[in-house]
Amino acid sequence: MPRKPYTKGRAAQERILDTALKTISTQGYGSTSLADIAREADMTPAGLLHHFGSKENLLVEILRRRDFVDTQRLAPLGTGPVPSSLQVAHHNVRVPGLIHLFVNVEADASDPNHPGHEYFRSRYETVSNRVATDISIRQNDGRFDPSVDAHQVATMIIALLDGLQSRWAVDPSSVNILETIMTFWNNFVEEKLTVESINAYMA
Amino acid sequence: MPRKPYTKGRAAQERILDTALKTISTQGYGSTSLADIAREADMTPAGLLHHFGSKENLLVEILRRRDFVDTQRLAPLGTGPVPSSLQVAHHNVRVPGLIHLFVNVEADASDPNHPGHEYFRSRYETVSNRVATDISIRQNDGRFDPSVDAHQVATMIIALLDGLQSRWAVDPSSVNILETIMTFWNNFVEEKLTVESINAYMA
DNA sequence: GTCTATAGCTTGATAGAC
DNA sequence: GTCTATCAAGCTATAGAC
Repeated sequence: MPRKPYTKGRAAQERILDTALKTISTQGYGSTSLADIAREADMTPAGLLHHFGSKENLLVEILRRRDFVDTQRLAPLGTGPVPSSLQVAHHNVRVPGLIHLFVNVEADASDPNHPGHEYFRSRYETVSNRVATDISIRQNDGRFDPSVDAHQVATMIIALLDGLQSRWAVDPSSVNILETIMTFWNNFVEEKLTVESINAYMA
Repeated sequence: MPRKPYTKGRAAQERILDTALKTISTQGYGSTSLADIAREADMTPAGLLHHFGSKENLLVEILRRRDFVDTQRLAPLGTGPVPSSLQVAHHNVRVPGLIHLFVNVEADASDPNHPGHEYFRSRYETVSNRVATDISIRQNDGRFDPSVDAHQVATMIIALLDGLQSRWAVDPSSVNILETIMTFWNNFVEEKLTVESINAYMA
């Protein structure tokens, strides 16, 4: 069962997604047109649209793929000293343009007609469940304050990360994303994390 | 010292800002063009631009004015059972379209060239200081856990509110903004809040 | 000071050829 | 699968009327 054309198509699309993120990182989100991305990818605007249908959809696909790759990278839930939420935070600030892209597309996706609307809706649910599960396992092992509701805390961590990223996008110097979430997390555990311990673990 | 023309100009601008927010609430943020707002305000697009210079700036002005009015409404810092942050949260969810507008403009304002960039930068600082002061006063009065850093907690509350609003904009049914922040707040105080007590206080 | 009319320019999107 | 050509829509700047 040969699927050469499919594979070729996928490879082309991934190449385009990488190029697009890189272009946005360089030029900034608001200043990057479809034509700019196309030029960087050695194509015409119409060529891009053949693959992704619309610019909005292209941007959503960048985030979707990112999510997929990142999820693969995560340590198994409930293991290790660093929770999944902090692993993600640690990683996001190291990919230029990613947070800007995320914040902007998320805002646009509040429109029910936006191609990313459903994606973000289910993403919140998925991520929330992942963090809550991470916490639950630790609670059962006696490594996390058992008196709190895991889903409540998960909702807070997600919102915290999201809100910190919005602020960071406007003024990176005004807030330390990793440290703030870490401080929050440390309220519930005995094995206190430090920025150094996280960096060492993630290296 | 007569300033009739000035007053007249201000009144016209405030009328336009109200109309704009109402139009965005009805049509949705992404689907509202400058021409739409102008039509609702019985003007031409160029008429609007005479007052506000650009569409982006018009939207920022809506938020700026909202901030001003809301700040007037707040109880003095450190007084009453309900902190300023929860008063704001309580109010925001009751103004249709406001959160959608805020989330979208905030995302756009991450571009340093956006007319709202400086506004959001200083807004984070101002609001953060306000919340931190609110907490500090309560700490001195023995009504708030003295072992935590007021600025750290303030940063968390701001980010929490911001992140919850982003999620709420996409899927209002997936999260309860007021309740989540309240639960967070209750971790630090003896006089526990309930949704009912907040509603009663805000009535 | 307030607003209109007009025109220009950018952008995302489409149709159809190769 | 990619291109050329073209379209429609949106924001903005200018000039000038009231």
